[in-house]
Amino acid sequence: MARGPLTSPRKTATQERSRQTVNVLLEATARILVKEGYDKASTNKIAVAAGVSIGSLYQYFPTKEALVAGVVERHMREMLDLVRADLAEVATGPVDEAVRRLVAAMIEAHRVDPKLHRVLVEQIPRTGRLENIENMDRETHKLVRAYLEARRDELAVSDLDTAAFICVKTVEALSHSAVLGEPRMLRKERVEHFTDEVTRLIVRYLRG
Amino acid sequence: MARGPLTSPRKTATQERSRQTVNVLLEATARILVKEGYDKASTNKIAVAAGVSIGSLYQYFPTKEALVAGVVERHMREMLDLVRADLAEVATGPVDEAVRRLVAAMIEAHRVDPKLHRVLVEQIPRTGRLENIENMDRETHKLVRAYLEARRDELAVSDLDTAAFICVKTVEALSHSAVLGEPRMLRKERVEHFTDEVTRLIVRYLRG
DNA sequence: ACAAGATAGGAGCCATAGCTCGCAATTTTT
DNA sequence: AAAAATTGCGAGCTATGGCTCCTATCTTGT
Repeated sequence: MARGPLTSPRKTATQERSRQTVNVLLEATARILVKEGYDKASTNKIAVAAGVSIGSLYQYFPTKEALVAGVVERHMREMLDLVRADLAEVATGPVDEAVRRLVAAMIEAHRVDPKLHRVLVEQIPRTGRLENIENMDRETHKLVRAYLEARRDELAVSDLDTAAFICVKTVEALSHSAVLGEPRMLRKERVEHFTDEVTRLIVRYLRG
Repeated sequence: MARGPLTSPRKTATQERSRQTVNVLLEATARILVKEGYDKASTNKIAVAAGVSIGSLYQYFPTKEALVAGVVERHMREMLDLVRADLAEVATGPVDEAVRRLVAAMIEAHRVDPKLHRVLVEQIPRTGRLENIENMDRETHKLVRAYLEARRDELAVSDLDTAAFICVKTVEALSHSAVLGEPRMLRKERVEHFTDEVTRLIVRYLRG
């Protein structure tokens, strides 16, 4: 086990009790991040909000960065799972249906916890472990590229990588800024219209 | 003039000497931001880098936030000017030409100072005065919407606001992530190809 | 030349944030 | 039940960062 110098906390929680603590800490971190923003979210505040002492906090998370990274990873995985699930269901279907589904899934994914999402993408410094916040995009890229490859002959696309890049980034950006910047665009009656438009944008690009 | 309590710096520089100081400070801030990132860019470091004392710094910028806001505003204006200029030149031309120009301009705008741009969008907390980092997008939106309105009868678009929203966000996002994430996509021989693709995406969406 | 305002300078205050460390409580093992 | 390991606690250390305030220098107007 011999952890390097004494200054290397973050045991891997083995007992149930400690797993709970880790969980509570992550949830409190998310809450505080939303409520206070990244700068003002001090580890002390987080510990208090979680009902856990700072000592305990630092037993599982060696730095504030690690703590936030935990929240980021959990949130991104949650979003990615949504997209992946929906995409799998239509992987063998026709293009327009698949695209529509991707768009809808992406919007839903951004609605999981918009306030948290906002803080994570807008306020978190992307340094050290936080650099790979964009992992979600990379994963999605792979999935979409694979789909496009399978349906290549139906598509009027010169270069699969460019096409996948354009599809993913476009849908992601539009979902993102619609959810965070134009929520009225997504009010019940209008979601469908918006989804239609984005779908049209992508489908016409992919087809001839 | 009577500034409130004595604790209200940020005089408006009147003499030439001080305007120079302000300028030097903004430039140093940009450099330090790029080199150190937002967190580690302390006002003291900035003052040293600028060859100006902290006292002087705080005479023109009441807070670190104000200092960074200065850099943000300058950078965004620079980018916006590029787009605006190009867009004005093709405002009366045909749609596909105009779109192509918008795309090219947006890519160029993102190439003004990519490293600084990255720090500004990725690391700056959007609180207080920094909230309106997205002003550039709003401005661009207006310009594009006006153009679309003028050419309405050539377009197969149901709702101008949605269309403008989609165009701007899409082109912005694609330029942004191409410059920052896929620079090889923009190597001399390939820029044109990429521009073509994005243009196609938008034009097909706007036309019938 | 002199006064008055504007500008530059920088030592140091104050607050806070991240984090440590020794000890107590709890759970597991023998 | 006693020993061993794991987990929890929180006062407080250390560093640093934003910012103040008072002094010195320079510019401008008379």
